[in-house]
Amino acid sequence: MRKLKYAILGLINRKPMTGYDLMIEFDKALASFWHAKHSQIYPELKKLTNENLITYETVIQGEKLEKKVYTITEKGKQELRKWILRDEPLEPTPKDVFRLRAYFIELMTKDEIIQQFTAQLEKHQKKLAVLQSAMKNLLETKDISNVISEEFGDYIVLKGAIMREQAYVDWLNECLAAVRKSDQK
Amino acid sequence: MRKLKYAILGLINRKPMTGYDLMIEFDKALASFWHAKHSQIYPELKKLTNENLITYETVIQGEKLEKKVYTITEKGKQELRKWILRDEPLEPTPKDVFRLRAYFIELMTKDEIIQQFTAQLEKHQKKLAVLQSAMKNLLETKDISNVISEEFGDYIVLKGAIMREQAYVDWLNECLAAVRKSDQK
DNA sequence: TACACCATGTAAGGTGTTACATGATTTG
DNA sequence: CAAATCATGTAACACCTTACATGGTGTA
Repeated sequence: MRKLKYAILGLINRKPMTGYDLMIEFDKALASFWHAKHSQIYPELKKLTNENLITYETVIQGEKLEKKVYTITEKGKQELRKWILRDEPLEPTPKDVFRLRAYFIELMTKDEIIQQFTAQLEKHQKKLAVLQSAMKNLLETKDISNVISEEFGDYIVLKGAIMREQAYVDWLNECLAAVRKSDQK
Repeated sequence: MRKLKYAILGLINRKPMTGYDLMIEFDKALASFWHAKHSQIYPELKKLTNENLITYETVIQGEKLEKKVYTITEKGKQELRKWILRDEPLEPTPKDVFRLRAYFIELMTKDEIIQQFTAQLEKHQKKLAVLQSAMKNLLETKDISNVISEEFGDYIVLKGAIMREQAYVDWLNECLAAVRKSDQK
């Protein structure tokens, strides 16, 4: 519950940042397992401030543009640490619209099936390529020898994302092979 | 948008059923890629009825227990077929709380990391075993030689679920190996 | 006869998306 | 000087979960 709360606390714990910075982190570093729009982030920051888990300092950018740089409090650190050690039951499997379509395969002709799966395969291959190049970049620029480090956290989630995408691509390829092999028109 | 609508239409298209039957299907056959509670199903059935995509017939079970058996209409079939052929952009990657925790690995000690990942591994191994036994059962009882069939749909989504779980298990094992190998206390 | 399961619904509240709204700064 | 980006917020709505609420059927 209130998972966005911990995603934000964890990021601000790494280093102080603004709501806008958080938005960018969600789109970049966390994109392979989390996302949040600014319309959700700003109200949550207000909430966390009221709960004394974070505080902010107003900084002037340029002439008059105000931005709020948030920092985690001691109380926030304690809650974050408590959360990270919780052992919760497995979440329900995530929803997947393509798998839902695939399940109702009987509604398509063979040609339509091949077309649908091929289109999906291309999208996932592109995504996989992006992740692989991000990994190449990470390995070239960061030191992941220390397990208890932000860099190692970055590394394992990226590794996990690549393995997940690879499994998706493998699955689509297997489906396509099975469909193509069949004799039906 | 309104994905539950199509999940329900697809299931009722396979064969007429009640809201309760749908609930069971979501928990069993669709569990590896979709889920919905009865509190969401019943209002959606009402909505679909108002839109003339499904109709129902009241059937008496036993002495007086009434149940509503829903059937898809021609209009419903047309909408379902239109949906299945749509080519939509890839959905954002699903959220994953464990990956979020893993990302913030710097908040744990080495022992805590091993404990967290081992607990998660056990859960996913159990899930994988359940899926594998479901596959064994499916292959023994159903004919999947026809690609354009409900049975083949059942087969491919189960195959996909197994591959996804296997990838998760592999990832957790790799993380554990990397952590154990490290010299830090 | 108690318990598990069958069967259907509503209400309140939390989570998340899209759209509305505004304005400053930086870069080409 | 235009466009992209930085920066922050609210409103309406859709989606989903938890809890409330009720009653019948089958079986051990």
